[in-house]
Amino acid sequence: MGSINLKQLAQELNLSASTVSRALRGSHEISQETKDRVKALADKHGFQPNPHASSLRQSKSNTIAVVIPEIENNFFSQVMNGVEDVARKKGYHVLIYLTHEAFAREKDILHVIRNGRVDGIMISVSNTTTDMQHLESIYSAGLPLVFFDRIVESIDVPHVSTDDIEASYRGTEHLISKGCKRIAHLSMSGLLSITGRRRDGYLDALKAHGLTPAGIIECGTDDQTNRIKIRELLNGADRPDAIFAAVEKLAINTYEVCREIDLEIPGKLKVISFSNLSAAALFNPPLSTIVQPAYDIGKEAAALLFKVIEKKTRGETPE
Amino acid sequence: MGSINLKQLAQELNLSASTVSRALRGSHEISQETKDRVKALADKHGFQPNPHASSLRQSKSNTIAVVIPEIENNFFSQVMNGVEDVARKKGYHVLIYLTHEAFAREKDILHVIRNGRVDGIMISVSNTTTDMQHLESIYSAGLPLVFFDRIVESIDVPHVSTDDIEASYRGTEHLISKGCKRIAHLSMSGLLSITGRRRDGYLDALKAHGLTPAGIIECGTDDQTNRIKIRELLNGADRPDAIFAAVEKLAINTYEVCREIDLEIPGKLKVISFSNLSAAALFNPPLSTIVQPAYDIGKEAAALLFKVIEKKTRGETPE
DNA sequence: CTGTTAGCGCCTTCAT
DNA sequence: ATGAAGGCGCTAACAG
Repeated sequence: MGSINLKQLAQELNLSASTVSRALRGSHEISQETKDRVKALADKHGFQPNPHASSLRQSKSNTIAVVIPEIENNFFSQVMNGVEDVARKKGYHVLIYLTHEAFAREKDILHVIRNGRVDGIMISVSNTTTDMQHLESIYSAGLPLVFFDRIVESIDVPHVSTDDIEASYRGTEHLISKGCKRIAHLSMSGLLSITGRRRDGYLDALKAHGLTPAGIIECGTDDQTNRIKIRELLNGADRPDAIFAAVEKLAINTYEVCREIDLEIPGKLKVISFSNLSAAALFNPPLSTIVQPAYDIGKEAAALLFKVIEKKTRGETPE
Repeated sequence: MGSINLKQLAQELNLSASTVSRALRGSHEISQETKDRVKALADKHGFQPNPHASSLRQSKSNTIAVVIPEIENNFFSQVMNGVEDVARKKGYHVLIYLTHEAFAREKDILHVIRNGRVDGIMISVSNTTTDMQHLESIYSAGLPLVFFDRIVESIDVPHVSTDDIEASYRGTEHLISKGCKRIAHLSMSGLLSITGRRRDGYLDALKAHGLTPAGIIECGTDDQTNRIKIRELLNGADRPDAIFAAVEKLAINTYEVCREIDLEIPGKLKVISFSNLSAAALFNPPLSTIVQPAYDIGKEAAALLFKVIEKKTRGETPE
């Protein structure tokens, strides 16, 4: 009972399969009466056309892929939320892939979704990605691609990102305005442009106020290691009086270390961070955050992707 | 260049399509030499069989769906993480669908993924779901289904959940052991068994210690409304001295209200909650949490689903 | 407005 | 160990 198909439906109605197919998709060249009859019976059977057959025939999957480093992170989960909303409205399905910041995994994923499984890809690149071949290959295959947040500047595809330099500049200036003089920066490892941009904003702000960096620490995915590095920084001579963290988890690592070594925030150390943690205000003390409009970024990136998909579907000889 | 297919590959090799197909999937009846030749050329072209064609042919999508209320919630994002790990190892793809706790949306989603798009479904039911017809219909269509966390007891499918009664009991007892006498409970709205079970654990603990409920407040999805209800509770006569929140967001709402009405936690009010927020320890004051092993729940539920899928693929006449 | 025919790309008999 | 043929379910092109 689960699976009736178009042909059977057509037989039951004494119609041809094509008429039924057209009727279900609301074609203009089918009489209203027939449409109604068809839809009634289809509903009764809970009929849905087999998606693989129809994708095969149309070379269209009605599916997009979202490739992100991790999902256990408010920024990315809010993005997903935005993407899903837009996709749903478009009648699209969303495949989710997590790279865990691993280049090899990212490559695998992109390889596996190349062949028609999806109509387009949204990606926020892993921070261990150095070689962009896998992305260029998607691009040159003509598969719609959109970057968000962690973009690759060398590849000319649409992208959505916030002005990280500006945001970092302001975040750093906020610390300066509170009287901080020795401001350190905790940055993501890797060569992503976003990492550089956040650092640049920080450096620009320092320079503009005649200050010099009190340390720039490259952190990675492992909390343990990060905490060790942060502890060294905070236990060293000339302890910073402020920290500007490029990503949420580094701010959390900082809080943890401060609790451990009993360093008072914000008395002895002020902390600001990029973060989309809604509960940041409930921290002890409240964490100052640079919040990105993640939900909107997701929506916008998805909308952008659909624009590319639709353009491609309409025109363009891809040869 | 993006899309070469099996037939072209075969031509280029002077082999038949079937041989190539078999070679690529490592069939035993193909000579090693041929396999090597085929794989070499396939790699060179970055060839991947068209998934729609092969899904159509095999009636197998190599895809599962995860249907959850929301993703912006550490519990569910950790679950997703576990699911994705298991799926990836199995070579499966993961479709994500968000219900936003809306019954109509849940129904739509399940309807849309019924017809072969996925080989199985994992779901944590929305709290506005009352009628289970849409789930029963999936079940009786023979589409593998697994519940996790928010299960439906009336439908006999595998599920993964923690012992909510026990956990609630202990959480409540924790408050009692701190000397609390007037403990209120913030619960999710709806008729989900999990809601009842968390309440029951709370009630059991009170009874065991000769206490009576200081209020059971049904909360919903809207933060604003929740805060109003909580404020009323905390401003009323006979203010509770503790709150046991059934879900994370209600604990956060409670903290927000306390900050607003300047009620000191934990001095005047103790709070404990189900929560997977890793930063809960950094709250002011630290939030006592009942943490569920969300990542493992995801892994386990996925493993369970694959078990059902594999069993179905092997045997069973589904008529 | 409706029907007939053909084929999307793959995999699976059934031959050889 | 390999090839030929057919069909999964659908939709698009071409009648009529």
